[in-house]
Amino acid sequence: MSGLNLYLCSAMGCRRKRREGTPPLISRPLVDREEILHHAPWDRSIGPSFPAMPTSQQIRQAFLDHFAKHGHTIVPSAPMVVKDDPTLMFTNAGMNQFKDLFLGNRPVTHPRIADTQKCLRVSGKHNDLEEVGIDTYHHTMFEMLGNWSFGDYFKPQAIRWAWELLTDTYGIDPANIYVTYFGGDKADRLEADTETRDLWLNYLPAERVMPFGRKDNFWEMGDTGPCGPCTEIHVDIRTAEEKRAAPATALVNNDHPQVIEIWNNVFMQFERKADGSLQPLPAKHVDTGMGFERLCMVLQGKQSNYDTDVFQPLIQALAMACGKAYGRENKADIAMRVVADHLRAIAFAIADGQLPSNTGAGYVIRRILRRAVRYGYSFLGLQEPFIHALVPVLVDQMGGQFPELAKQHALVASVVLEEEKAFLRTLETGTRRLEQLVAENSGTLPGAKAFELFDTFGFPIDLTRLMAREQGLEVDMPGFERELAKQKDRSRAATAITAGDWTELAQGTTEFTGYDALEAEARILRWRKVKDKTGDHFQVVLDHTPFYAEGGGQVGDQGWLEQGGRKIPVLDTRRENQLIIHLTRELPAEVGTPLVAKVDGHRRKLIRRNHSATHLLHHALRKVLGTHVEQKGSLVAPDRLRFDISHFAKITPEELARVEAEVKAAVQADLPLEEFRSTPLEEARAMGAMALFGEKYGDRVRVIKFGDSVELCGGTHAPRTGEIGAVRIVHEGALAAGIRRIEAITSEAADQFVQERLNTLEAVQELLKHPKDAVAAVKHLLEQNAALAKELEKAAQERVARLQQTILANARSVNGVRVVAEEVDLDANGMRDLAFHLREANPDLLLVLGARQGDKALLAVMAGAELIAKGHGAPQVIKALASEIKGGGGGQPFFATAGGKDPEGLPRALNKAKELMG
RNA sequence: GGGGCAGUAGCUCAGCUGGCUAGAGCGCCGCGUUCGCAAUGCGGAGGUCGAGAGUUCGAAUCUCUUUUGCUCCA
Repeated sequence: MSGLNLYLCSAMGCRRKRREGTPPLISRPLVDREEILHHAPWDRSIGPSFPAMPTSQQIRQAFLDHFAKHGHTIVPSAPMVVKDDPTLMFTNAGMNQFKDLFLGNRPVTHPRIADTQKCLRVSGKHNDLEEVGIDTYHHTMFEMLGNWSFGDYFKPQAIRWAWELLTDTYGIDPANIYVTYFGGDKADRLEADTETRDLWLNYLPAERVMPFGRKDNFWEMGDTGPCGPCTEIHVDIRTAEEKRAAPATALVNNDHPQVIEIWNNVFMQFERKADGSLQPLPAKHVDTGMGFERLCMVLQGKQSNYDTDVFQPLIQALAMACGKAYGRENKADIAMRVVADHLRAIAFAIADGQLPSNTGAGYVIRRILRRAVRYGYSFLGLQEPFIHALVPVLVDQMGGQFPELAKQHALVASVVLEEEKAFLRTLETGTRRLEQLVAENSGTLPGAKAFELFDTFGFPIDLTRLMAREQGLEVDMPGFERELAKQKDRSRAATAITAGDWTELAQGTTEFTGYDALEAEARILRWRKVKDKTGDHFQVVLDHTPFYAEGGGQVGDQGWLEQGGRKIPVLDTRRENQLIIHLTRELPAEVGTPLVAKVDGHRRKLIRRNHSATHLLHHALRKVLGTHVEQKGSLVAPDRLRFDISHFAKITPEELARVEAEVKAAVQADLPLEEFRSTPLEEARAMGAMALFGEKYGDRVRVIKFGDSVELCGGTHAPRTGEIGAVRIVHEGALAAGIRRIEAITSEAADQFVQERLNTLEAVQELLKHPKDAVAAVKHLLEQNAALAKELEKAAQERVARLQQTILANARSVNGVRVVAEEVDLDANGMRDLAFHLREANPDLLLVLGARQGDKALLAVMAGAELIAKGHGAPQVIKALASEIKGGGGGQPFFATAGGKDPEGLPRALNKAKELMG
């Protein structure tokens, strides 16, 4: 629960590990002079240890080595998918995982850190998904290299180390480097950052150290919080000729594709207060971010990020797959860039545990993947799944730095394949519908129709336009946009929640006491009112709380806040960032005075049993199915548990039975809970605990051990496995490609489950008079029933056949029409059968049948073809008769039925039928 | 979380505004043609129309509830 929220490994350890995966830097042969000139637009000195034409892996490694040398701890990238921050779905900047350190919510244990962080951006001013691939520098997923100081070094070291890395190690010609600094802001009464300017003047001439305003060079985390000036490093990679023609000074910060910012260093030295004022921070921080793909472009002398070895292997593999060369045709090039970029985003997201889905972060992933399929489909002629086949190329390239990708390559590929197939199906049905629409319309296709195709059937609008145009139709785009806007308004209105401001009563952070106690005396630290469509809620933060906040699959606790004899129910407990939030309908009367927070103990007991059972289940699954089984999701509720795992086949009933038996054995062994509340992560691993991909762990973790089951876990558990009692697996099924979902119940729910079934069996046996073999008895009964039903039907048919004869004998001719009107002992189906039997051979027949059914009357009329021709259709006849039985009816020309409430009217109706033709 | 669409035979689907005794294609089974296969002819089995309630003389069809899937938006 506490501690630094990172994976940690020593700098030495990391370096040793990486060297195994990549060739040693020093032994890599230098390329010859000509190649350098060809690839590098500037003249530079070649360092002895850094190659002239470095690979992206060498570039990344050199960055990490450089900062390790200066005392930085190298940490792995945090997961790209964000789990405990409702305002953020994906990590979108290198500093995300350190936010709490800047805010002071967690103590700093490592003052110097450097890493490469995988990031994902799909929306925002400069990051529209639809832009990616069109130009040569936008990305969804990218790596951000960063170095951090938390209250340690500041501007002089940051600037010096940045300069040394870029010019000494990477060998960038200083003549091509331009930097910016904060030029001051009158409204904020902020002085220019002359300290930064002067530091840069040690390295660069004054005209290449340029001041900019707040927009470019003053960084803020949000409306409030730490902030400060920043300095950006720009590089000019234009040709020598272009450089002579115009100096880069006019092009810095001007969106020039070849005068680009590569590194931003933020110096946090102020805190922005709610009233807008700025206060100096006691501890000053450095936060930097360098776009890795851009850096590679610069160092590899390319004009586009996509021309570097970060993307080229993917693009070349793709070119091979579609038979088109990259660089020949603009549309195909765009498509290849789209696919190469998107594949990276999707693969990393899946490896971090985010499967494509139809909500939230999963939906973003699905959209990205579909965009890639769309481009391949439209512009590369790839109409079969193709993206999944590129996964090995990516793994080859990135699996060394990001082991989560290498380990799960099979899962990633199969998930991608399934998604591709699903979307290609969508495209196929959409194409059929579109063809219909095209046939029905001419000139323009209504926007509403195009929207329907998009909204309901998921058919992309650009494909609609493309295909409509091929048929000579234009899509009414303003109409489409109107419909889309309406849809957006609806959604926004439905999800509008208004959160009031926090009322802060006291400073401090929450201490969670729920592992040891279910009750705590507490004070309210802060509260706020939240309004959604279900009404008003209050969110309350306490200084101490035994309430477990939803997390790690375990649902939040319920219980009460008690004060002065009044109990206020706590409906749910959630976590937002580091805060534990109690959800209530009302506030305690005295918000300032202490109260007692009491967890619903019975509910918690049921939850902890399910949680412990989940661990046993996980262990059993790995034992029975193999160690490729990894947890992909988990829900621990009081009444059930759900566990998703990676596994590529259906779990057979036999395997499931073995798993259940394993779990039961562990329960019966009554294993004691061994809890290690604050163990160094390395030690936990040594104990055999498995860290999950896509989870963040502190450097000290909590380990939960039951016998051989060892897990990193923050949840609550039973003191002994015996408490779990009964365990039953109730469901197994597929959740996605390569992911199986298992549902199980324990203790009370399992007992109840069994009891209900026993009751049912008891009732069945009772009805069968307690046979020896209930199953055989039921089977026999069913067979008998089927035989009887068949016989009954046969008898009915025979009766109908006999009736045919007698009825025709009773026919009376009236005006060339034979009329039969009889009351019969048949049900509606029987009358219909009779009528249909007589129909073909008797075109001159008007058949009227009446029948009693309980206290209701039924009439059926069959009119032969000749009658219909004369205008005496069955519906007209039946309407005339139905009034006699106080009912109504209708049907088709040759057959109609009616029902009524008055059986006594039947004779009148039948008589009337005979008169009708007269 | 909100909206739209869909759940009909083993599979893919048709069945429009309530009424043609629930259908088509593929698949399956049997028989025929053939030395055998492919092909093909004839015949057949297989459906609580996702579930529940309602409206109606009558519901696969209309209404409501529910469930599952697809899809768009947040």
